[in-house]
Amino acid sequence: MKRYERAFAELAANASGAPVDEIAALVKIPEPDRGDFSLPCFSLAKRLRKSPADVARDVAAAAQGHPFFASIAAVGPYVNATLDSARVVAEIVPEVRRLGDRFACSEARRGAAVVIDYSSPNIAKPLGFHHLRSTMIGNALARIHRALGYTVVGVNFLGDWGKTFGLLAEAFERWGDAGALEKGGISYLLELYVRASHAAKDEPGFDDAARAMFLRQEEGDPRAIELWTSFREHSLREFERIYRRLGVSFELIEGESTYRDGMEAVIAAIAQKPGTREDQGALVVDMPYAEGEPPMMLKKSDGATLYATRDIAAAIHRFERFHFEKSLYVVGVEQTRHFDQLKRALRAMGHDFADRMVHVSFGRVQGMSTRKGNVVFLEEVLDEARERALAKMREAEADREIDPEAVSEQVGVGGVVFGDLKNLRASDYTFDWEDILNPRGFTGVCVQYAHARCCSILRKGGGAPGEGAADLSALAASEEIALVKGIARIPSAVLDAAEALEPSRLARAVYEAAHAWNRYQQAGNADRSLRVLVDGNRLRLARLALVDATRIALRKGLDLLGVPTPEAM
RNA sequence: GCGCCCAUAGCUCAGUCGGAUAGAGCACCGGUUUCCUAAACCGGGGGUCGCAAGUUCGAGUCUUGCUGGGCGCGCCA
Repeated sequence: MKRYERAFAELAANASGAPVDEIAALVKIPEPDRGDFSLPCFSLAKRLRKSPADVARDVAAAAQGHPFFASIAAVGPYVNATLDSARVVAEIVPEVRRLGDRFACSEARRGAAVVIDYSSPNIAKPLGFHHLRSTMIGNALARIHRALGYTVVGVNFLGDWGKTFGLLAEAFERWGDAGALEKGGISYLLELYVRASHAAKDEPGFDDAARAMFLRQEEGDPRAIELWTSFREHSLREFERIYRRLGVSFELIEGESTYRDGMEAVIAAIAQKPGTREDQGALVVDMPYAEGEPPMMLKKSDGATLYATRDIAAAIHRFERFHFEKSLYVVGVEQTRHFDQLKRALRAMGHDFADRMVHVSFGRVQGMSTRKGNVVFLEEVLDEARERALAKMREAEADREIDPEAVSEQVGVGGVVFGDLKNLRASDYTFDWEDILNPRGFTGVCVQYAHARCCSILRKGGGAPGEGAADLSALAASEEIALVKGIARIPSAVLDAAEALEPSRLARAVYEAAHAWNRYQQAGNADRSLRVLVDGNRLRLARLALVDATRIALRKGLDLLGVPTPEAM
């Protein structure tokens, strides 16, 4: 669809004498009944000192005759263009089928590296539902960037260093039980942590002991490190189980602990910069850029390092290793200031790559804080999603040959993931089971179902026709043309999503395509002549080719979002 | 108190660089299937875009103020 849009912009540019890029920026996608592309002529009119309607009329007149377009017409101050649908169908359907799994992919960014920091949970606590956003937005951005040819380095930057683990280790030394840890895993650690954080408040001396324990860890004391290592390994094992369910993977799993030895160098480097000073025994960097802003702390008064210190070291190390074009941090909006300070501190140290770092922030999920503010575990949500999907499947008459357990897992997980990614990442959203698993609305299930139906029809129809076997000029129904255009918009949405770091752009385009498919598929119920599997070879083969293209496009779109694609439901 | 973000249909949300009659989904009402899986489709009602000014040929979109909400404000991550 991008090349048609570009062609329209070039046409209009030639017709008006304005630069192509300027025109391209003005082109809009109008309401469907106005056409496929639209050019508002207001700013051109100002430049040409004519009325917008006159400009539109002149541009339309000079832009006639291009083979892509069935009509280009001035409507008031707008130039509206409608694609030649036969041509679009004849080009898009074979192209999608030829590309197959490479649909919507390109090599345009080959050689450029992008580092994406996502998920990044703290160890010793189960993954909470609140980890879903970072994990799935990051996963989708990683997949989208890979599709565009980037070398993607997905980093799971574990919160595995800091006073918290001193607290936990101290608690384990006092009350811990190795057998219980082996059996209970991460939930035992959580119990221990809860007890420890109470003790830190109520038991005199405990907090200081925890602090001292973390210092022992920083100094490499064998017992302290042994405890920490065991906490970390138990945590990773359980995280991995959930990542597998979500189809999430990383190129790199490291953590703040990676930088525990590099701290002195970072601190030495930054301590020479203006604005660094000691304050009440702690090392801080003044942030003189904003009024009343607290300084960034590099070192506590007891000598231990902080999150910010380790993040500086990690950022430098990432640039040294990967020479990234972009370095993305998929982290909640509440850390906006932290990343702002991080970048400014790096810049002050002379690291210009700070300008390539982007905090991909996201809003909060409301409506999931049951049980008095306790965190909801991600695994429980995924389990409930599966159960709900299973219950829904059992309601329907199921004489199909599917494995309900496997499919309900895919539908449940897909529903939760799609339900997250369809929202603008910056905005808070309200979690609601009805919005997640409703087969009608703007949901993952709806798109998955559309994909499964494509697969089903292809199975019944004896598979997709070979290349060249289908005469696509047979596809002329309005539902068919709308479907082809819906598919064709997906690659543009992938580019858009990468540029804006906004997976919801893709989620919307994929849903639109699925909806166009449902409409087409449904039209066959009312009018049998619109069915795919009709008598008459020419029409049937052409439609099977269209179904195949639809299947490929939906599958790729869902795949880039990290949503599973069952072939039968 | 200071800083940042947000406010659009009964509910949940889109609306990308300021452009045409502000769009989806849910819910509600009414229809559609002797079905290639109805986990679907179509139609309808429903909006002073929080309030008030301003900039502009044109404002949901930009500016200012106000109201209401969220988040953040040194030894947590």
